[in-house]
Parts: sequence; C-alpha cells; structure tokens
Amino acid sequence: MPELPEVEIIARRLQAGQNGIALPGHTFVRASLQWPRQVGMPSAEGFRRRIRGRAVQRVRRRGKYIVLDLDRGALLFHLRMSGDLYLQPREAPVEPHEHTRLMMENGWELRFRDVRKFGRIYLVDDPQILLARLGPEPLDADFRPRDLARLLAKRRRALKPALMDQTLLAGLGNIYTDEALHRARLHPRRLCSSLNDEEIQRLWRAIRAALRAGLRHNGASIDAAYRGGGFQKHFRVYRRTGLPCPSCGTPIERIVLTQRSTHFCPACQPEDA
DNA sequence: AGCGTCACCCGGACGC
DNA sequence: TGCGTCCGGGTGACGC
Repeated sequence: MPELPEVEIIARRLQAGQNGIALPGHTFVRASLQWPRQVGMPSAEGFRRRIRGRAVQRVRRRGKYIVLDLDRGALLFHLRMSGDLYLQPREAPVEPHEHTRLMMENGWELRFRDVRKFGRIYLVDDPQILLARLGPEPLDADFRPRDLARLLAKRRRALKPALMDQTLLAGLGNIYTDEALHRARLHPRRLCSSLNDEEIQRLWRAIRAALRAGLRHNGASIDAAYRGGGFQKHFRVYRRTGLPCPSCGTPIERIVLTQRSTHFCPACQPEDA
C-alpha cells in the first residue's frame, strides 16, 4: 500500500522522467475514465472537458497525495491501498485495472491502475482544498524533535493511531508506523502524552529512519499495489508475526489496534515503560 | 472537542 | 469449484 516513500518515488519518476519521458511541460489532450463514482471530482464529462488542454508544470508529493500542478488548477491522485500511476506510450496494451488513462499531446499517456478501486482523483482549482488539513512532513529539514513533542503533548491517545492520523503527521501508514515504533522501542499502545524527552527523540529518529530506509530500497512492494521496490525484504516487524525480532529474537506479535493489524516485539517494545 | 469505534468502498487471497 | 471471510486507507456517522 503506497505510503510516503512509495508515493514519493512515483512522484519523482513522473517529475524527473521514466522511460525517457517526464510529465512536466506536456499537455493532456484526452481522458479515458471508467470511473463512474469519483468523490470530490466533477462528472466524467466535466472532468474530460476540464482536463483537455491543461499543461503539467510540476509533479510533487504532499503526504500521500501526488500533486500535478497544472497551468490552471491541479490534478491530485490518492493511491490508497492498491493504486499505481505511471507513463506508457499510447500503443502499449491496456492492462487489467488501468481504469483511468490521460492522453498527452506527445503520444504518451498517464495511467492510473487500481485493483481495488479505492484510489481517488481530484481535479481542483486550488490543491490546498485537500492539502490544507494535512500535518507536517516528517522528512522536512525543519521538522525537529520539538515539533513532534508538540504534536504528541497532551494527547491522551495511543501512539499508533496518532502517528497514522494524517492531520497530525502526513505520510505514515500501517507499514511505516509499525516499523518506526519498533525502531523507537515504543509499544504502539503507549499514550502520546506519556513519552519523555528521550523517547520523543527516539521516535523522531525512528520515523525518519524508517521512511529513509523505505526510500533507499525504492519503497515496499506489497499485494497488488506499487511494484518495483525491495523494502519488504527489510521489514523488522510488519507482517512478521511469529518470526524472530531482528534485535532480540523474540517472536513478533500481532494485535489489532483501532481496526488495524499491528506488529511489534513484546520484549523490545514493552507496554509499561 | 477529542477520541474510539464501526461501516463502507473493492477484489485478491485464502480456508474450508 | 465455490462460498464465506479477511484485509486495508481514509472518510464520515455516531457515541461517549
């Protein structure tokens, strides 16, 4: 499931080029959508009309959104669980689940493949409509431990759901949250407000280290979602129930926390600490 | 107000 | 082969 590193890599490929072609500077000429129920998007007719002639100026990531800044407005993609976004020449056969294709003037097209159809496309005048509610970027140079401390202070809430709350911090999903908490040696059920300065420092380092490790391995390839990365081979706890903790050998445990499967080492991440 | 819980969306994977 | 169940990100409804 694309989280911050996977989304970042997809955005970079579109911005900097893939198969010798990059998105910026090109213009959409036609759209093929098999997507009758888009949330936050005009009707398919309206979309086709409004996207035609729009030129891409820049591709970037914010949280888990891929943002295409256009000469007028912006096109945003949220890949949710199983989405992928890439460029293909128009003559390339249409693969299963490629529900949306945006043709460009140069004979290439932007394809949105989504097996489970959870993903979303938004064509908006102002991207802030969607991005304004997001929390800070954990990899930003000016995101310091004291900023994390401020986010967690006073919140009587478990760490794991807090870290996955996109309005608190943008970009962490189930995988990187579990990985970060293990690196920080913190139990996912610890209350945010209970962390001391040293634990905050550890968590800050751990979040950034887990995300950077994901980026270094080109992201994690899981399920039918994003492919191409190798980070899944380096998971410490995620989907490793019963396997030995890489730090101490204790079998990894799996619990369910706010409806999400949660993996941790009971020895390295004690609940009462 | 802030938080937890639940249902929903969907189709692949898996167990029986 | 076929049916039921689980999974999961984000949102919105609801309740405390």
